[in-house]
Amino acid sequence: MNKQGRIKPTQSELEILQIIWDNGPSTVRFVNDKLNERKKTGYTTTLKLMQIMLEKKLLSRNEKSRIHIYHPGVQKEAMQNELLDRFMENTFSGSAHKLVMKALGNHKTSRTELEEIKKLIKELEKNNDGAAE
Amino acid sequence: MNKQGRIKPTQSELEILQIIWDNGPSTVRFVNDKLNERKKTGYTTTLKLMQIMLEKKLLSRNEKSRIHIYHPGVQKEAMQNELLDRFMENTFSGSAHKLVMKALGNHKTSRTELEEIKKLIKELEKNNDGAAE
DNA sequence: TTTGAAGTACGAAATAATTCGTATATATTT
DNA sequence: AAATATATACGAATTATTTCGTACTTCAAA
Repeated sequence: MNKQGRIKPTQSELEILQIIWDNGPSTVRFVNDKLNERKKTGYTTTLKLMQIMLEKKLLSRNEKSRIHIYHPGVQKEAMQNELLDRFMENTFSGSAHKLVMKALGNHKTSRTELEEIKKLIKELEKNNDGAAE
Repeated sequence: MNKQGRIKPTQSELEILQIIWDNGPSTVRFVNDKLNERKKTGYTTTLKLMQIMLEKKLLSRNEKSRIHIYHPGVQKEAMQNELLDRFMENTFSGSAHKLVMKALGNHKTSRTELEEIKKLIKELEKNNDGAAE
């Protein structure tokens, strides 16, 4: 029933997840160093956060060695989808359309990326023939 | 310098803003009733929240009558843009493209809406001729 | 084999956000 | 005019989140 979600990471927790998603299984030291590239954070602060995330199953860890290795406890894709849903609901009253219009309007998106989006739209139009108006 | 932003509404504050943006200037009573359509919330809780938002200039109010009328203190569009930026940064490492792909992929978007998006993309491609790849 | 550097555990302080009780004022109803 | 209903103000309790100090352990170097 828990699909894997329902646990919403806090802002700080999300930052840690990003680091582990993008760099693979990591030590507290590594995560803390990464964090410190952007903002001063004490080692034990990061440690504590990661321990809490462990309880929440946002992370898992390998304790074979004295130095623990933390793994993501949730899939990046799945979590992004959940967060996107929530954000879309909260901020754009659930309208993907409004969100997309703003996202594209306000930000430089490359040629290639626009092509990809067009391709996706074609797909949607195909698979979605007599759908909602 | 403050463009009008920099004040990030909390989750609860955003819910209140949505109600006032969408329904126009409102009383605490009205806002509280609206909130209660979705979740039980005490009257004084809503009141307090709105008073805090007043301090933060997220709302303004007309006190001519005993019953105060609260107005938005920030523009919906501007705030949505700010929140979108922040969200995109936090959750999609700043990539509008990834966000859009997911938003379109996961949600039913109507024909008409897709048309609008296509139109926007055409515009972007026009105005953006030799830009970033 | 001592010293110190690098880890983990964990309680608890500091902050932020939310919720609510109580006092008080003003209308409205009876 | 009393009683009742509806407002605002605001302190303070509660809950959530973040930060950090301290104790203890293990490994490595001197």
